[in-house]
Amino acid sequence: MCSCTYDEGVDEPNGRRRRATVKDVAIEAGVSRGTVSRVLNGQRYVSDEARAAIDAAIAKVGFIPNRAARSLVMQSSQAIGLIVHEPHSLFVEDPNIGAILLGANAALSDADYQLSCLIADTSRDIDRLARYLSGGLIDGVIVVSARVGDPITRAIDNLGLPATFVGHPRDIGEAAYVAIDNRGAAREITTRLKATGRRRIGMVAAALDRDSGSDRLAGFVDALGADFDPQLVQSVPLYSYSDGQAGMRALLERAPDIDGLFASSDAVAAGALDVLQSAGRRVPEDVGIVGFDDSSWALRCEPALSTVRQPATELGRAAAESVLRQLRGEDAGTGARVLECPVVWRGSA
Amino acid sequence: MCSCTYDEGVDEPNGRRRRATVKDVAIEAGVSRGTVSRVLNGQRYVSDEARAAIDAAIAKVGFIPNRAARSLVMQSSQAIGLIVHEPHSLFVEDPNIGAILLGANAALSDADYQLSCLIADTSRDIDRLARYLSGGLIDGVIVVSARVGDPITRAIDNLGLPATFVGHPRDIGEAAYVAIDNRGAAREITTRLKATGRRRIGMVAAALDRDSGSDRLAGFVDALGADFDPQLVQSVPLYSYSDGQAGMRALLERAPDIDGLFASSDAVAAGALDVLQSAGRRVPEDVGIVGFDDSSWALRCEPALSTVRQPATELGRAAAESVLRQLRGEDAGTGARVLECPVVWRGSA
DNA sequence: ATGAAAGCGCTAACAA
DNA sequence: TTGTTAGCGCTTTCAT
Repeated sequence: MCSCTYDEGVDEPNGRRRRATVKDVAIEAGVSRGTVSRVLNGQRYVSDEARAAIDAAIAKVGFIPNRAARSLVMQSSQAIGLIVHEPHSLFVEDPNIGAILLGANAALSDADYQLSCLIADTSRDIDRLARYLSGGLIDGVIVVSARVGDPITRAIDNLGLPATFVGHPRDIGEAAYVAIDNRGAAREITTRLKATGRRRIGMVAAALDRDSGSDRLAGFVDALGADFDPQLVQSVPLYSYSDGQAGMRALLERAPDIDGLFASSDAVAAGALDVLQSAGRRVPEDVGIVGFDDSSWALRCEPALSTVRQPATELGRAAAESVLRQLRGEDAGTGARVLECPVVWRGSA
Repeated sequence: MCSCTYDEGVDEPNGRRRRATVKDVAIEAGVSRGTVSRVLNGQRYVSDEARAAIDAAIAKVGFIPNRAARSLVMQSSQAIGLIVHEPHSLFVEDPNIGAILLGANAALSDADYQLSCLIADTSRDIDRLARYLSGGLIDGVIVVSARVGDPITRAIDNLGLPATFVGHPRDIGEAAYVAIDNRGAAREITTRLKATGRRRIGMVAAALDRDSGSDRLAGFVDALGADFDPQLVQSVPLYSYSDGQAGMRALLERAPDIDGLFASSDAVAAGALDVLQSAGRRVPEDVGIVGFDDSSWALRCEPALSTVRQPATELGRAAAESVLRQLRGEDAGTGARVLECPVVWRGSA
């Protein structure tokens, strides 16, 4: 039966209604609070009669356990936080975050944990978040898109809260994380782009303040080896469509002879593609272009983008499992897990 | 000072470290727990010396209040839930949800409330969610994208939890909500499309199980009046790109002479547009097409979509303010607020 | 202005 | 198997 069908409350001497407590249930069932608690927690050593009487009483008075009280005494809340630290705009655009959330939720749901997604937007948020996390209402956290030097990281570390990061900022120390091999994947797709015969391959490199961004650049450099020309790299702040446009414009100005492009994300690639086509370049004939994410942007481009598929749902699931393991004490919170991400080749290069 | 810089804990006789409590602070400062509590809550009637000693003690032992304990005694948690009830895929694609989240977070942040985003994906989630909500860890909720007959709605109603809906499912009774005038906006943009001289205007109508979906259809019917032809409406389940494609294909088959289209969302419009162009129709010359949302899809289309701008951030903000008002008892929880949404006209019609 | 003490609703250790 | 009791960490009368 769904808990939402209960009637609520208990009559007070003064005529008002009040939320039922274990005590009300105990009185109604004619047993002690201890016995009620045992039934609630499914423990042994409860007679069938007592159990039946208590179940009936619970339904009758519409008892719903108070989790704050339970958290207080148990020192745990059966809730896991997922912290998203993103500047305004990006949260709306980033196609991966939603999938990570869903993956994490699925895994936690199986373990009967509640996922609570917490967003850190301003510095004020960060401070409040730190207080919130330390309050005992959250047993552990998954941290998405942290930067190096992120105050959230410090706060979590200070609190000693079980945590798993999605991605791998350099300064999380021994903390557990799940990630994709950004560098390897970038290297692979750049190599593949090179193999289509391009001679002047550039990159619009977004989010270099994040491990994902800098690793993708590193992989790009790896792949090009001696052919690498720093003039052909344009850095932009965000993984966004408009930053892709801006980056491509700058690159085109500096190196009109460019014939290949690796963009840090599909959104960036889409922006670059539009600029390229407006400038009269044919894709893939004149310029080959590849992205990263395999998000809905990739399929909407004309031609569709060759890109790298990120297993975002799996990332969320793995992160949740990692936190759960830490909670069960099966894991010191220092594991790393790196997921595969295949290249998917389409028409843009 | 940021609370995350505190050292943590207090030494135990047995050599272990333990989280500091008010009692530790009281002992360290040489006062009683009551006085500490007064300082914590910024109450009057505390001497300057006591206050100074307590502040020092708090810093020294690294005290962080336990919110579970505070919630228990205060019967409130300073946290608001935002419930997203979406099937898998859509959460990832819907451009509005992220903006609503950000808007709500901003408003709650100003009031020093923590936003906790809770996602309901499976029926199991819903049940767990109902238990979670009833636990006293959440003071109120914002409900996004509920459907008619949604079990979440029932659960909230049973719990008597302060709630505000984003959107207006028919069966939320007197509950507070904030919404846009879907019907009016749909009527307006359809009228405008009609004014471009189209004779055979169709609609790909998504999500008719939601108030937003059915209202947009109603507005479309309003605008067409006697010209309305049910043959020109194709219903699809979701506000998605692929459903837009499917809907357009069906429509094209049934009515090859179609020369105008209203799509329930920009994503749907984008799908329809691609199908139309693949079928050799020119837009806007042969077929004029308009969408809804003014999301990033709209600008990426070629030509860019004429559409209706949804004030998603404002919606989130207004919903948060409504819940906050209920919490302060300034509002019985029955208010409605309808936000304007302007038509933005671009090249697709 | 401050301290003492009584709970908030729950669980768990100890008796019986 | 069950009842009793002592807290979990905090706020809040009620005295002083």
